[in-house]
Amino acid sequence: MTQNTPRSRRPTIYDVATTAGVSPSLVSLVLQNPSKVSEKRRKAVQAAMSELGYRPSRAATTLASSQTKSIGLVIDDYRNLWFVDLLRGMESALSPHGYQVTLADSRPGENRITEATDGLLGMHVEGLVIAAEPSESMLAGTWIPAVVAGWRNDVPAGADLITNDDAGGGRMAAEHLLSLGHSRIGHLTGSGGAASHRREGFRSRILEAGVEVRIAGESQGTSEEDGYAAACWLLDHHPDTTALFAANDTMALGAFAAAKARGLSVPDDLSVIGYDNSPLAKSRYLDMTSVDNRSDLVGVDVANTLLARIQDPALKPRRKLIEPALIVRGTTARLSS
Amino acid sequence: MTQNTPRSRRPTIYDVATTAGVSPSLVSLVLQNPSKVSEKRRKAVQAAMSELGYRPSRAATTLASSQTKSIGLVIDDYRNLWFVDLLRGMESALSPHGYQVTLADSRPGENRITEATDGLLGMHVEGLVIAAEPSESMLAGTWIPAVVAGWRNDVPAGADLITNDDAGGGRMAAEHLLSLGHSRIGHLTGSGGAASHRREGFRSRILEAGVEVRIAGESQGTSEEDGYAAACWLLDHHPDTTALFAANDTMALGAFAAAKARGLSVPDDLSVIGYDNSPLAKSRYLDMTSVDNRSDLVGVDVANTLLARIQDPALKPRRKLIEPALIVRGTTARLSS
DNA sequence: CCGGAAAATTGTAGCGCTACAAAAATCATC
DNA sequence: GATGATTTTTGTAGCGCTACAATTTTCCGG
Repeated sequence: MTQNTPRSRRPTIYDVATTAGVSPSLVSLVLQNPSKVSEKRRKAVQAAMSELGYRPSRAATTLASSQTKSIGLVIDDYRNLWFVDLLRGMESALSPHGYQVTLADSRPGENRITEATDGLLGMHVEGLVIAAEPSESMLAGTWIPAVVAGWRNDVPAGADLITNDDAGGGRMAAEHLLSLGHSRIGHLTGSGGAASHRREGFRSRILEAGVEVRIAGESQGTSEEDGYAAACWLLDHHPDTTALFAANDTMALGAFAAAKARGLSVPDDLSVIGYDNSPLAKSRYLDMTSVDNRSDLVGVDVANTLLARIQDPALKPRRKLIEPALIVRGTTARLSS
Repeated sequence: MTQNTPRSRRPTIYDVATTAGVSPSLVSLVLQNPSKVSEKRRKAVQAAMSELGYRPSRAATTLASSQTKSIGLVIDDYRNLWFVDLLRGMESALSPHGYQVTLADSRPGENRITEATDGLLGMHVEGLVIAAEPSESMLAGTWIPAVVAGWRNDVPAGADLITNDDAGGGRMAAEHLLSLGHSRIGHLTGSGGAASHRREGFRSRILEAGVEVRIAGESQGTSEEDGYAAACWLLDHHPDTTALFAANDTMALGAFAAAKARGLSVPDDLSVIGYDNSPLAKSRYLDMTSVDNRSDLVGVDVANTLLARIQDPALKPRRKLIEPALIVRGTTARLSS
């Protein structure tokens, strides 16, 4: 591959103007709104641009137009993989509008979220997507379009909230198990915000069906161990249970372990449904029925909402739920006996 | 939370200078090298900055200094989760130096990698980290410090290569199984680059031990199905096999399925070791012995290498392997019989 | 208390681009 | 062909910051 000789200086808009025989302003116009320029000049300018390998300097554009065309994404924690889908969704909606996404993570513990946000604000991002627990002070002293993604306790004033409909997903899971003929259904929950929404959705559908509500782990965490403990409790106190809904896929794994320890086979003796449609659930070996958050759709919606708010910051804050999707796989089955 | 009234105009360096009673140049100096400013003025300037809530404009800084303080990361595919660790490692090494990371993904298929790279080059990133298959033309016409992360077929001229020592990891896996007393060891491999390195490492250690080399799946993929098929072949052709090394955790899952189908229990009848130390392996239910790539360390090294190359672009291209780590869990056991 | 070196501070001139008003070219109409 | 309305093109003046030379202040030894 030929790499051109390291040019001493990148070509600027002036170089393009000179070789195309027009004024710099005209070149700038071509960049922003080609249709306003006569075809003859446009062609000449474009030819000059590709001849010189010209790339507009984002910094200069930003400075001159005071539009950064970039939005910031603040995340809690890289290990929480849902942000990957969120990011993908955001990018797909944002890039057609010429926006770039810049990532900043706020490692929990310290007051890193303000720090992360500060960095983004220094770049003069036009909007902020907060996929982390917002702090009181993070937006102090600025008035920037912001949207919060995911369930959070506090939403800064004026910010939108786009989130997964966890309650709806809980209903879906219950609905699925009921439709398979189950009526002795347990739920493994946890103390988190998302878990409690899933729980309430589940509970409401179960009550509608006039079936006994069996819930375990309400004050525990949502790890695999917690799932195991909750499943053990449920299976021991209600040995007739035929189906289990876990608040996430990891907890479902704990349920598998509990079932195995009791000689119950999944899905013949016990149906198990998870939540998140994580790689765990997708694996052929585990082949787990799960509820998919559609975080990618959240990303798209977050992006569109933010775009709207950037255009009109006075917009009334919006709250929107994204409908999850049930992915039926091999760990749930019609009640046999 | 109080949000200050939306200030009509962000404070600039002039505002700070005025309220601190100094010249703009002095403020700029404080920003870059506080030690060169007398304590009295420094204090005054810093007070003015926080009073006004001043944040330097990155665009202006960039334009004036022609240093963007940002580096670009090109990735193949968001679904390939290893980039998350890479990113985390990079950020931890880069942020102390004031660098920001901007992400661009090149969805495979189309010529998107050039496109993604172009966007980054337009931002005038100071360096590029390529965690994707480099294309011939991607760096055409520029001469930018670049480092390639991960195994690739081609490395652009002048770029460094930092990657996981997959061969070393393969040796490690073999070593582990041998040390447990196994001597009839099978390997589930695939056609990919990483897989072939892991295979060669495995093979060399096995040959050293003077044990029969049993490899399956050389021309297949590396999915769970592929793992299943390869494991079936191996277990059927060499029924005395007591240990299996899978080229990744997903394939190991396939191996579990194959073992289960044959009534073999893991690890009592069959030890299985995976690769990647993915969430799959970490799960308590699966509790899989696996080799961890230490992609976070790759990220740190990538960042440092890039930093060095930015400082001195004439540096001789470097190739470095990062040592993986063996994580022993519950799917490997000492040979019993 | 002065001269000269060192340290601290400041003014000036851009970085590469866009906004916008002004000028030039083109067009339509009488 | 002249007139006014349109469309196209172009100068000019920054955007907010930094580099660097020039200037001012401070510090010392004599």
